[in-house]
Amino acid sequence: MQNLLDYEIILLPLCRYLHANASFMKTEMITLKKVSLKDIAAKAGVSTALVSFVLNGKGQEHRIGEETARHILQIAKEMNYRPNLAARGLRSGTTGTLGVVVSDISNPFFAQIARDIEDAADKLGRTVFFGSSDESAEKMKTLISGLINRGVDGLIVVPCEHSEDTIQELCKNKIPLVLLDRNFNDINVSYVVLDNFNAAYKATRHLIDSGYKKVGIIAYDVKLNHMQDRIRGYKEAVAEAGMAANVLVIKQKNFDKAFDKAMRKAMDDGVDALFLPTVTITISCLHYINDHNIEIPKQLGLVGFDGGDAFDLFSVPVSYVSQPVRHLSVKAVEILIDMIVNKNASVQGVRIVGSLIVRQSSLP
Amino acid sequence: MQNLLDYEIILLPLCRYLHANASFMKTEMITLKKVSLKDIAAKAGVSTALVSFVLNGKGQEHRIGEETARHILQIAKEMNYRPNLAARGLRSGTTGTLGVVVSDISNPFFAQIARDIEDAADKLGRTVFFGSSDESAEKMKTLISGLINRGVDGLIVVPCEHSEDTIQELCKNKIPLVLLDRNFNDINVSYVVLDNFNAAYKATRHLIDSGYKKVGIIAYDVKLNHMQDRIRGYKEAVAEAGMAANVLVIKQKNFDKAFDKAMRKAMDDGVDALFLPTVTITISCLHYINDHNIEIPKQLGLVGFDGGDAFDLFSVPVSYVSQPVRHLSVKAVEILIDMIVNKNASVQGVRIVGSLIVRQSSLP
DNA sequence: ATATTTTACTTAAACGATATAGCAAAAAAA
DNA sequence: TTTTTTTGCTATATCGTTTAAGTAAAATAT
Repeated sequence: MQNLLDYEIILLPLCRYLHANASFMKTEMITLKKVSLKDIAAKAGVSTALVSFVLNGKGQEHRIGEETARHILQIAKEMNYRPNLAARGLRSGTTGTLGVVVSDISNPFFAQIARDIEDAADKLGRTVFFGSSDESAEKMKTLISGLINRGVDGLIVVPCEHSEDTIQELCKNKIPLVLLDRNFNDINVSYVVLDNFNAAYKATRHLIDSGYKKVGIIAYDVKLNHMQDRIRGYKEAVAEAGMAANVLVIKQKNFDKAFDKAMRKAMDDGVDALFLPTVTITISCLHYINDHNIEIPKQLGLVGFDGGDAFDLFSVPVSYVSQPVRHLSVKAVEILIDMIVNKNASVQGVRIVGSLIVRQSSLP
Repeated sequence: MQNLLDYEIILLPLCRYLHANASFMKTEMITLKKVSLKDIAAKAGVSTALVSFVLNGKGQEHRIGEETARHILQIAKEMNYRPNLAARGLRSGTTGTLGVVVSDISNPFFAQIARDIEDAADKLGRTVFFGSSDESAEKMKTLISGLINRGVDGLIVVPCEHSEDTIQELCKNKIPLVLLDRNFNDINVSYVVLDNFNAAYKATRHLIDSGYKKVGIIAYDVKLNHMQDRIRGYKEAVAEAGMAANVLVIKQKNFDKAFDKAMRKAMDDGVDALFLPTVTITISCLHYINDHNIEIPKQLGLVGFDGGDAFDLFSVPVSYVSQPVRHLSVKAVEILIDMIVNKNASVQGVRIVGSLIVRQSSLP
């Protein structure tokens, strides 16, 4: 391992606390792995089966003596027993974990989703494995494969472009799966997405209603349907108003340059309002606006996506489409767990309506 | 489960693709759990031990015939074998997973840390379990306990206030552990933190050098040493300049109200520059500034923390202390894995120097 | 008094991998 | 030829659970 870093290592003195209060402990202990069912069984003078039953609350069901049950429970508590979940998973075939693959967990939008999924899963007694695919189908497949090897009970996936095969395969193998944020029309799989068409329509329509005469959109050049739906929604609105569409697409790689070019073109073409269908694009646009002293909302009207501190704190507060992130996440978890628990739950597609937050950036 | 959500459920038609191309498959398959060592052994006509050896690259070591090894390898590939990592973990006592507990993964700072840890761990062949503690010692303990039950090989923890006991206990139980972002001076445990004292000193000193006469700080009312060190650094700088310290502390709960009060007091007291030692505090401050039409940098000088789009896009670009997040994360992973691999690696404390990004907000 | 049922537990086989100890056959050494 | 060594593999215990199947003793029924 290289050390490219600018730091200083400080070796601490041998610990004066290490065995300080070894003999007493306040609350429940956290132990590495020691105590097993066998240990409890030994101490209680019963079989491991009994212990397992009692500890899983199947005492009644298996007609275990009340006295014995109490005894076992007490010993388990005393010894601070913690089940080895790997072993349980191995035996029972279900681990209580969910796998979540997003594009990039450092992206605030997905970070929020991750958090909401974490909470929702926790409420339903599951824990979550996260992974970032970086919009690479290959990486996504590797991640999913790893998650499955780790025995997750199901997956929530934000699919990237060209990942249809992987998704198909998961379906074919009956792995509980919910797509999030984006879905594939041709694959029969559960999904939870924003009503992107509607959101984009509303956003564009709002710009038009505000009096802008030439509304454009700067979108990613991807076939993923969330982006296509946003473009469709935009087109629908401009068409309805009898305007020409101004769709500027940019590739994700070499983003900065591509964005700059698109933006310049928009300005040259006399576009007087822009719908920006992702946070990243919106943020880039705000930078461009600052750098080129474009006047918002007079010279250029703006509706962005997803929101964030930067939107609120920009010199002119930015209007945006707000996704109900929490609802999307909760719904995805609910559907997934339903599929896991209820083996033959039906495939569900959920489309949640977003809201338009209107600020000054779109009110000339 | 309640459905408080605004959505419509769309039931998809039964899948026309479900068995579409069941007979051929392009790339490697993702299978739920089917193929085991035993299956391969059976097909190859050898024992499971052989298969295990070969697949783990211990062929030479165990003098396995080249021919046989090749054969096994090929069958494994054909059957698309994927090891059950739970089983391996159970048997070998090591799972190749790391547990990471941060305050809140939806916080951009920690989201970035999560991402960097994920990448670093991946490079070193491990995967990561994340959890958010919400700055609650109780929740942190529960999370850690769960992670240990899941068999993580080690932990990276952003400890919260009052979590000393839990950390002590982990040490006592020899669980590989690295604290991140914050550490406890009295506990002999590895840590990777920013040189907070230095960073705060630099930031404050910069404000003083810029000519501000009454520099204040708005900090959280927590005993955690990252915050205390930031306050100390601030105090050192003002003291050195012969100025009085203006430390305004706020509780984390009821944050908005508390912040407002602190901010008002600062302005009333004639503070002409502020050092804001976290992102959250900085963002709140920017909101306050907008709401109260405070002139930056003339009326009030500003140095924030951690950066972000909002800092760049604010009407006056905001100066800030930049943490080398990537380096912090990578270092934490390196140290942790070193502790895991090299059982008696020594405890290391690493303090990385941050840099001051100067913008207009601190140049009157 | 014997048969049946109920109660309260135990045995032991999995789950899928790893790893130690051991065994036969072939090759080399004596 | 016999002994030793090497080569190439197998058998099996084990990790910590769960769970089906079984059993022995006590209680109830006949």
